[in-house]
Amino acid sequence: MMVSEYIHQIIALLQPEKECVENAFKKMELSKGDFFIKQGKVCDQVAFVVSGKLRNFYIDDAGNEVTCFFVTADSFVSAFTSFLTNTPTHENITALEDTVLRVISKKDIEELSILIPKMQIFRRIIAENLFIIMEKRIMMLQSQSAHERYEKMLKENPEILLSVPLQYTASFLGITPQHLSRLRKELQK
Amino acid sequence: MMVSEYIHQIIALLQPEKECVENAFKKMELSKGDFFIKQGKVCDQVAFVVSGKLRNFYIDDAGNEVTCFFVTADSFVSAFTSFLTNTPTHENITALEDTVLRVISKKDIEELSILIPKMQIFRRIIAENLFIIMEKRIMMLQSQSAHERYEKMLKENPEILLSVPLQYTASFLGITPQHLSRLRKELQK
DNA sequence: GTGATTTCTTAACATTTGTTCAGTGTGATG
DNA sequence: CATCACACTGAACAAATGTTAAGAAATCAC
Repeated sequence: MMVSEYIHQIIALLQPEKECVENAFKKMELSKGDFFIKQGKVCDQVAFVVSGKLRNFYIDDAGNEVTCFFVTADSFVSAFTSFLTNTPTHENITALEDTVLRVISKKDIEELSILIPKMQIFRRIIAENLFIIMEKRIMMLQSQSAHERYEKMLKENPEILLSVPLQYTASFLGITPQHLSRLRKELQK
Repeated sequence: MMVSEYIHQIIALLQPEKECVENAFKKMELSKGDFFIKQGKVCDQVAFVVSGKLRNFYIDDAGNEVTCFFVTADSFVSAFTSFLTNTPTHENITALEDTVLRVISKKDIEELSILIPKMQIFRRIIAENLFIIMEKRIMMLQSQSAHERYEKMLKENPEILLSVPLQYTASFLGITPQHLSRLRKELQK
């Protein structure tokens, strides 16, 4: 989907506004394995995923990769906390497959928001939607067992489960790959 | 703090705008144990906590209360997901002590946002800040042990730990009261 | 103040999850 | 083809956490 189309679905845009938006987002192509952002940098851009798939992960105190999110087409991706606070990020965002992005810098978002004031509403809605996703995830991690979390993911995001290495899914669920392997076997019965 | 003051700290308000904001938020007083919202209802208001303390919890599949958040003075409280999606909430929000709120309805927020367009920016920033808090919490739940989570809370929110019943803290950390009691004893050594 | 109720602690035991390590399969590369 | 690296599985054991039940401590209602 085009980024202006996506925004238009949320806040109606006039044709010249659509063009203005399309010009503000620059095309970026990532090959499988390429990084959108690496830990230690300040993330000053946000991207709309046109096609492909990415993974957001960080390295915990024990040195393990912990997957925070998978990001698929028609959604926004960024190290948002770094982006919003201008502090170096702990997150890495990498392409799980060849991926096409439309990228906009913080500066350009601000300029676009002056040109098109209702972009403020759009930005608010995006932030609110991210919040809703986060809250769901917290409830899952806080009150469900690993087994329940896996079954829920199997039901709600089978396409991710099937397309990414098991170890990524494991850390996303907050468990070790060995334990996920065990849960899978139990579930086969 | 007055709610207009709080907002003013984030987006500068003119004196008449401050008054406009103060009028839009209605005073509400809760006694200890009173509910701001109960599960099953659609939450159509947001409150600024002037003084007091609240707890946000839901009942999980096993029938246990699970504490999602503690909310203290000078922050906003609501069943945000319900508020944003107009769906019945699973959350309960209750006063842990006598509490003074300034409450605004969804309708009034929209009207206020038309009168004072920069309220859109404020609303976005609030949503973004909630997102940042959520993300931190996810990382904690996903990659740290109960012991580490407790120590972190002890360091960062001792005032909450000391003022709420242990069982609330336990479910907030994602563990049983018995296990928290055990962790505490270990830490005393 | 007294009894009743709730909250907290403790301990034994059960379950879940992590750790270590060995093995198996698979795909890439020379 | 041989080999290497990597992802996944499996099993034995260890550590973390849950469950149950009982008693101690704190709080509440009268």
